[in-house]
Amino acid sequence: MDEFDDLLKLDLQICFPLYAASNLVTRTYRGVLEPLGLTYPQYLVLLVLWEADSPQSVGSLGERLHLDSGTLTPLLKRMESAGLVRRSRDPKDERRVLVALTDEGRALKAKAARVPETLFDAFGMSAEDIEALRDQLQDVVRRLSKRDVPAKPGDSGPKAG
Amino acid sequence: MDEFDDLLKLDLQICFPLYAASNLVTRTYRGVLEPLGLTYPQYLVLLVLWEADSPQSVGSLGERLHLDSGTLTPLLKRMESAGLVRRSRDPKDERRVLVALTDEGRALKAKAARVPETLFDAFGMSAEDIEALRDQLQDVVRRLSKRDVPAKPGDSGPKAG
DNA sequence: CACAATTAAATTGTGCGCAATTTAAATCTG
DNA sequence: CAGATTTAAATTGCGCACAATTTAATTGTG
Repeated sequence: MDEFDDLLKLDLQICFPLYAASNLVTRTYRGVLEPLGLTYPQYLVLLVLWEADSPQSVGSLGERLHLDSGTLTPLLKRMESAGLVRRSRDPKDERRVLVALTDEGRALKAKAARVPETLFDAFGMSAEDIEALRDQLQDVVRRLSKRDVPAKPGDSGPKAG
Repeated sequence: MDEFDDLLKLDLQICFPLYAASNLVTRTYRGVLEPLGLTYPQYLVLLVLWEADSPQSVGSLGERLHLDSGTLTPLLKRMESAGLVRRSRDPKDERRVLVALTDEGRALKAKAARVPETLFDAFGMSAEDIEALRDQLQDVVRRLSKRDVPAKPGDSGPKAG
C-alpha cells in the first residue's frame, strides 16, 4: 500500500463524490419535476428561457448549459411536442434555430415555484454553506470549461511543434 | 423581478454547477481513459475492485457507487467482454453475481497510474482546496443518500397514516 | 461573383442512469 | 416442508451526454 494506491482510492478522490452527488441531485429532481412533465435538463432549458424572456438559439442554450446540439436537438424536439417551446429558423441567419417559449411554457414557471425550495430542503444545509459550495463549483466549471474550447487553426496541434 | 424570480436564476442555484461540473469532469476523463479502453463508470468499478482486491457482488458495487443493477449489469457485461472482469454466480447464494478482476483487469492498474494526477492538473486548484471541496461533496452525498433508501414495511407510507 | 473555409444544427451510434417490471433464488411462515 | 414473502440481478424502455459525421447556410478570399 503506497502513495500510488492512495491516489486510486475512491474516498480520496474529488471526482467520484462530484459524480455521485450530481446523480443523486438529478434523482431528487425527478420526483419533483415528473408532475410537471419535465426532466432536469429540460428544466434547465426553461430556466434559461424564463430568465432571458426572449428566444434563444440552440447554440446559446448549449453554451449556457455546457451541452451540444447532439444533446439539445432531440431534447428540444421533445419539449416542442410537449407544447412548451417553439423551434424556428432565424430569418437573419437560416443556420440558427431559435427556441421560444409558448404560453404553456411560460405558464409552467408558476407551477415550478416550489422546486428550488424543495431541493433546498433535500440538501438540508444552511443557505450559507450551500452558497459557499455553489461558488466553489462555479469556479470548477470555469476552470474545466477553458479546456473545452477546440484548438484554434493557428495553434500547434498534438502532432505539430 | 421578485424573490421568486431570483430562486429560478441559473447562476444562483447550486444544482446546475454541480451538474455542469460533473459533466465536464466526465468529459475530461474521457480523453484520459479512452486510451485504456475505459469509460468513467467502468473506471470507478475498477477503483472499487482494485481497492478491495476480492470479488464484489453487483449489489455491493452498486451500493458503493450509488448505481443500480439496471446500470451495472450491462456495464459489467461490456467489461467482461473486454476481458477486465469475470462474472459468476455466488455458490453460497445463487441470487448474487460476483464480479472478479482478471489478470488483465489487475494489470490495468499500472496503466492508470497517471490518471489521478492528470485530473488534478485539469482542476488547476491547490490540494487543500480540492480536499475541502471533496469533503463538502461527500457530505452532500451522505445527506442525499438517506432519502435514497426505500421505506421499510413498518413505516407509514404516502397512502398510510 | 465563384468557391473554399467556416459556422450552426441535425444526425448517427454508443454508453450510461434509472424507474418499472420480470425472473429466480433464498428466507420466512404456518 | 409447502406456499407466501423477500431479496438479487436481469430486462425493458426512455432520456440524456457526447464524439464523429453530415447537411446546409454564411462568410471570407481572390
